[in-house]
Amino acid sequence: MRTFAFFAVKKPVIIMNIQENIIQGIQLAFQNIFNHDLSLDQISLAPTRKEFEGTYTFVVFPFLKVSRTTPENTANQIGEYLKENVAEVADFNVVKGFLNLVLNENSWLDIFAKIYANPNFGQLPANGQKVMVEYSSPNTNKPLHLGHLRNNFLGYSVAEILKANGYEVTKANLVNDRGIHICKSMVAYQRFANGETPESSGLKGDHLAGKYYVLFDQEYKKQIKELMAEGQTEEEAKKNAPILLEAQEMLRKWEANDEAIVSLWKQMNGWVYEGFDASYKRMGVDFDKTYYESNTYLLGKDIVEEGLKKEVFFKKDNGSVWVDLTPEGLDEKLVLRGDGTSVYITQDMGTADLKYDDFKIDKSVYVVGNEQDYHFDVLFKIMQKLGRPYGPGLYHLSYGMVDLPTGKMKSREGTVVDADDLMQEMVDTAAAHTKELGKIEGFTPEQATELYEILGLGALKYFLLKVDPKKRMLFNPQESIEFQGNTGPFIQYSHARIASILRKADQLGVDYTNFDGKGIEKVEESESSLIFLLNDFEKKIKQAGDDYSPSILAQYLFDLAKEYNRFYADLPIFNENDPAILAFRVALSALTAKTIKKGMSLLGIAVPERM
RNA sequence: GGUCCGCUAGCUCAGCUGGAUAGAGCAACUGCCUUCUAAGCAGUAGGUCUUAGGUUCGAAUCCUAAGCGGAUCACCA
Repeated sequence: MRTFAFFAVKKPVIIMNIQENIIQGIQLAFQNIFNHDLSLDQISLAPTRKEFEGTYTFVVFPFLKVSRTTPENTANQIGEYLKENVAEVADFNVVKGFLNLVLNENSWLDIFAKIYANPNFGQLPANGQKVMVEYSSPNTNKPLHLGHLRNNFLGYSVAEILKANGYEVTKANLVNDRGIHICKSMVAYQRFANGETPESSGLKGDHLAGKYYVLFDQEYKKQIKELMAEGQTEEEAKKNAPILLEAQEMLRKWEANDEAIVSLWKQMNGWVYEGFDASYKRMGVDFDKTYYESNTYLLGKDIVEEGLKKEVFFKKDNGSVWVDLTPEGLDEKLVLRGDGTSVYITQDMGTADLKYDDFKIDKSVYVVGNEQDYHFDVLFKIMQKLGRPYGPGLYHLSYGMVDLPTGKMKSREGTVVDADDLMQEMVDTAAAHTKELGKIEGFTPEQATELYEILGLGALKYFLLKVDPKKRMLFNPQESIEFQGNTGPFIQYSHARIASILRKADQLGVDYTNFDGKGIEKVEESESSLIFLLNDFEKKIKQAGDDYSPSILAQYLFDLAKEYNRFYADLPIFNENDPAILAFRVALSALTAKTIKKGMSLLGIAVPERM
């Protein structure tokens, strides 16, 4: 249902779609030549492979039953028809069952001129739908690490991509600020810190909390060893370690609103938030709404009641409440403990309702690692069974782990790549690299610093976003992230190159802003290839939105930058004598720069004017 | 063991709603800075698309099975 509405709104804006014109032409060709009605969605065009002449290729094999003749005949007849009746088709050639269509020069110029004149290129019109993207969702007992970077960059980018697709987007952060893990940091702080503060230690607040989380684990392990030496089994020792009991006691006190504990909790969380804010700022991500689990952890119990009434849930003898998802191919799953307390999914059910009550969202995206696939599978099935209006719009954007060559990252054991460290390292590398290339002449120190920041973070974000989110990825800290090839800086460089051209064009007084496609006789191959790609931009935005996949855009932007660099090496601009062609090439450059800038902004990556 | 995910060049990845001779980047090698930024461009070399069956005019892509790797299957979050 939603898809249809979406199309209806979207159609008028597609400025001119030659692809659709050709497809309609093919439909007519089948009616006229073979006396057969095909629906439009049965017909599809593919880009022609580089080694053949043409732009679009129509594969006729599937239609031989209709045409009742050889592939060559079928293709030739359709080709003739299109050449006669479709304005954009200048010529065609047939290779076996492949009909390659050559577009005429004017259609290239028309496409270009229309995109060029569109101030909203890259922004699809509002579709009237609201979506929430929940991402980041940190624990407040330790600093952010590499895995969080992937999460944050993904979440931010998907939110921006959905905006470009016409959604009204709310970015949400669900902060896990309570629970036993927080108490662990707090216990260790009480024991070992001697009142240390971020100010006194010079540590960022989140790193300070993380330090005590690690200390807790060290002490815990030590106590387990001691208990085992006294004859306890490992299992017993893990349960009986005094420091763990202390943390559990602290959690009970916290839940009972013990003044001293709550005040320590507030103090430490405050430090952590200051630290997170700094990290988020550097990452360039933000949120419209923050939920705290300390406020939401009791939610969901009324939903359990509702579910029991609706017989979606059932009660076992000990009073615990379950949902039976075996008909859906899952298991029975606990939704409320026998003692009436919540589990993870209880509170997630409550939060789902809360989000809907707050924002009346049509869709809700959860950016959470794939180790929680099962949890979200269960959660969504429950909400759908309960008949929630937003049920069909729930989506788990499940991404793979970022692995290190040494294995899985564990905060407790300190085997993590810290987010702040990594960002700093990337910026330092960018600085060293830029200086080595001698590219900072004429930069003030402030401008240089800004550039390093743009390049370092651009490299990092692109590195994490260019890979399909659902795939796990390997990060080797020894091999530094590249600045050449399929990288953020490569695309940023292409933009800076064009910016330089535009500065020069302005200096020379070239009028390219009003270019309308007139006065050009011939469109070169590297120009039409570029126009072809530019014409694809909105299609890629749509696809990236439908698939929740920034990697589609990343790949596209790399292709676009590469195509531009080919054009740049191929054809002169300011040495071109014909002023119309000169203006055309500057305009083409300007549109490419605009597209790169817009596309990169959807990845959360800034783009420099000079580098 | 059940369920889910992945496996494409030495490495990192595209391609997966079936279409032509499977593409990029890195690393290696060869050219190109007295024309607009060489973080670039052009080229060489590198592949039994994990394996075995199947579906069909056609399979990296769809189906089945196996292998390898990972995740998950808590009255943890």
